[in-house]
Amino acid sequence: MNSKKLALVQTALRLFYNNGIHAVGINEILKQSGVAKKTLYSHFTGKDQLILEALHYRDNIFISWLEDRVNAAPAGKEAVVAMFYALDDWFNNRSSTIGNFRGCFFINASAEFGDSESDIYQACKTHKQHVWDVVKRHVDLFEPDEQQSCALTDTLCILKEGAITTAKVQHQLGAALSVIPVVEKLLKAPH
Amino acid sequence: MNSKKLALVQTALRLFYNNGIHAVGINEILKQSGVAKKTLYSHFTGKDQLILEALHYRDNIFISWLEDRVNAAPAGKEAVVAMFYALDDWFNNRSSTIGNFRGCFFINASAEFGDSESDIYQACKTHKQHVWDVVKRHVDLFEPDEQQSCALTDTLCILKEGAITTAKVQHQLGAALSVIPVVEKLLKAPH
DNA sequence: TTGTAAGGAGACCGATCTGTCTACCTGGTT
DNA sequence: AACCAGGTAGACAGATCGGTCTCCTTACAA
Repeated sequence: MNSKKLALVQTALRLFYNNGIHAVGINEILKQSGVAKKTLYSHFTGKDQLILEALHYRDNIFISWLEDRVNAAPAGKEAVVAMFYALDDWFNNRSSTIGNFRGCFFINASAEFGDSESDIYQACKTHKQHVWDVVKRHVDLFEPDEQQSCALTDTLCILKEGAITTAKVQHQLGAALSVIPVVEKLLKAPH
Repeated sequence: MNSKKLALVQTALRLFYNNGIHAVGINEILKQSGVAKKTLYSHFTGKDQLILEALHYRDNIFISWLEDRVNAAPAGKEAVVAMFYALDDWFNNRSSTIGNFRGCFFINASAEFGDSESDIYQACKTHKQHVWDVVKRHVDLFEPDEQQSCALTDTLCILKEGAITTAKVQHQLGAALSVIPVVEKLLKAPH
């Protein structure tokens, strides 16, 4: 990706994530990225496309961070638990690659662009599917039954979403750790 | 409350909830509520206060709806499960008092106003505390140990937040039902 | 050396934002 | 009848929005 375009996407992501999408104007992004307005509109059709690219960029960062963290543990059940320790690091700003915790960028974005028809909403949904896939791959390793594997993955992802939302809205930064006993109980149950 | 003021708060809530707070202008609220701009600024100091009143109004509606639904079941464990059936009705638009599901208004609002200093963020946090209190009251009925009661309430609330977020972002309207088996497992465990 | 493409800086446009202000109306009280 | 509080309608101000356009500089290739 072009260096100017990259600077725009990175700056946009940072500002959108910290302040909300509607709350950040194009001009602020231009000022902080040191890029001219003309250049922005030569790379993007408009603000909406910049938002989409920022979502895409964040999706890549988040998924590769998550996979790194999950793959550092033995595949299967331990990898699933590792995800929640990774969330704990995220919430408490112990992970530099993923930045200061301000909630999930995709949950936040779909709060602002709730219309199901919106491309932005769809991008958020797609990201959550990517995360689901990461979890599913590990659950499959110890749960051969497809239906049970899906159900367990769903439950684990709901716990994850709950921890993220609780950490954000209620500032309960221990939310990830507090669900780990439940996660372990779910993993111990007969499959 | 003054009838004009009430009309403003109700209209603001509907528009904010459906479209996002930053995305809705004062003029649109005025048009749809049939109230003059001068009247708005005689009742409120500005948009921010209108947002706060809308949050407060929604808090009342939501909490009394939740308590009605929860109190319809036998107090204690069954009441806790009833909350998740209530969520299911909410997600699938089977509850008229609480309106069409667009996610949690408070989660959405704190996505737009994430600054911890903000009054709006604080109002969201307070609402979640109110819901927590409702759950806690019922958990206390079968879990005498205070620490365990808090921990279980936390977990139940995280499952609730996860179900709401998943239903919203991924359009998985069955999220509340899918966590009920987990909830029942948690309630069966020794206390 | 000259031509060209990319980018910087920012004026400008029309729309929209929050919030103030004026002018008028209306219903009830004295 | 006179008055006034509270409301309507909407012009207006000042700022900011997304987006277009012009003018100028720079770097590099022919």
